[in-house]
Amino acid sequence: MIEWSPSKIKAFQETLLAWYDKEKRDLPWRRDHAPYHVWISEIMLQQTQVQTVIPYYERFMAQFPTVEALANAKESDLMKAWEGLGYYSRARNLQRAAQQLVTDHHGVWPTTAEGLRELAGIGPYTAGAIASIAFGQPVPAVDGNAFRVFSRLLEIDDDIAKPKTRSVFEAAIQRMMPADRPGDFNQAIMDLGSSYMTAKNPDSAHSPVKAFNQAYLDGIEDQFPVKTKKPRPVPVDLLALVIRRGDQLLLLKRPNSGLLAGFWTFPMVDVAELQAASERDLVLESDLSRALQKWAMDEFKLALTAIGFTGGQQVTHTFTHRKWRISLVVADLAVDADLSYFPGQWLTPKAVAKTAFPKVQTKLFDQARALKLME
DNA sequence: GATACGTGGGC
DNA sequence: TGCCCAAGTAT
Repeated sequence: MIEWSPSKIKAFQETLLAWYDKEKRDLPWRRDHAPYHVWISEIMLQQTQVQTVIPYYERFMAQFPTVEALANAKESDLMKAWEGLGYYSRARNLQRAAQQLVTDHHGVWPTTAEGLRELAGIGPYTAGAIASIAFGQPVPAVDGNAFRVFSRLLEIDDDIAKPKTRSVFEAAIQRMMPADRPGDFNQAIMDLGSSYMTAKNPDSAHSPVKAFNQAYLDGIEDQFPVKTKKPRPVPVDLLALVIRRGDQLLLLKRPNSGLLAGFWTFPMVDVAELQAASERDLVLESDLSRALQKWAMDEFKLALTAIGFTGGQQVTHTFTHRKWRISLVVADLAVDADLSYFPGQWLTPKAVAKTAFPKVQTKLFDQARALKLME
């Protein structure tokens, strides 16, 4: 990496902030610098594009306008508000932090990055963002944009996928923070990273800071940032059970930790586990049907009158680290089945709209409707 | 320090 | 499709 002189740093600050003053994006969370507004927007924006966040942010603020409202919200309402945004622990941590603010801090915000880090869901980036934007603290906010922008400006070739690299960038950026406008500086870097200095197809030739972009000037911009690749999602084959009782469907609550924690979905069976548990490979549908029936009997202590493949296309859903390939299987319950040990809940068609579901479950609902398994 | 954790968009 | 990316954090 290269070093900049104090005069060059000063020139960069002035160029960047002049551009920001003229071209900054008009975003809903930029109407003021209220810590609550900055905070909610920053959490929503984690790993999520601005265009996606805007409508969620507007609805969220209308529904939960204050820290107190958020702290006292029903979890089901909160999850419904967050439905579709992903990384749902963000929403749960949001409420925990709101409760921390109310109970531990008597409603008074910590104003330093270190203090903000104590709140649930606030890591080094978000702490820096809130401290600088809401409280004027001269601290860096190192997100993907900052990694990308400064790796090119300074030709920093440390691997940004490695946690310890963060400190390299924080140290470099700390030296450049303007004492008077740290929040605008950090936000200007983000705007720069999402306009001229994008990950793909950057337009550095027209960038307001092209004269400071060492990698561009050297014709090696495409080499920055350095980032090791992540492994591809692992395929997992699953069966989703559409267990019916009249017009109602059985849903199970997923564990409170792990993937899609706490959400209600169709009962899911891992095919590999099912096969491992059976005496031999399940090749014929009749074999699978018997195995499933045994599984259902064992797990639910319920009598099933029928169980079998539905025939439709597989539903696929890809997460960051898993690729689910799901086949629907239908089962109709005996009308006099004993439900006393039932580990789930029956969902009426009407209730579907009021409950928060993860995307994969809405895909399963769609497929079930297409197969005439439900309304 | 590596891995888990959602979803949508671009090519 | 598959792969990468998008204002990261928790464990």
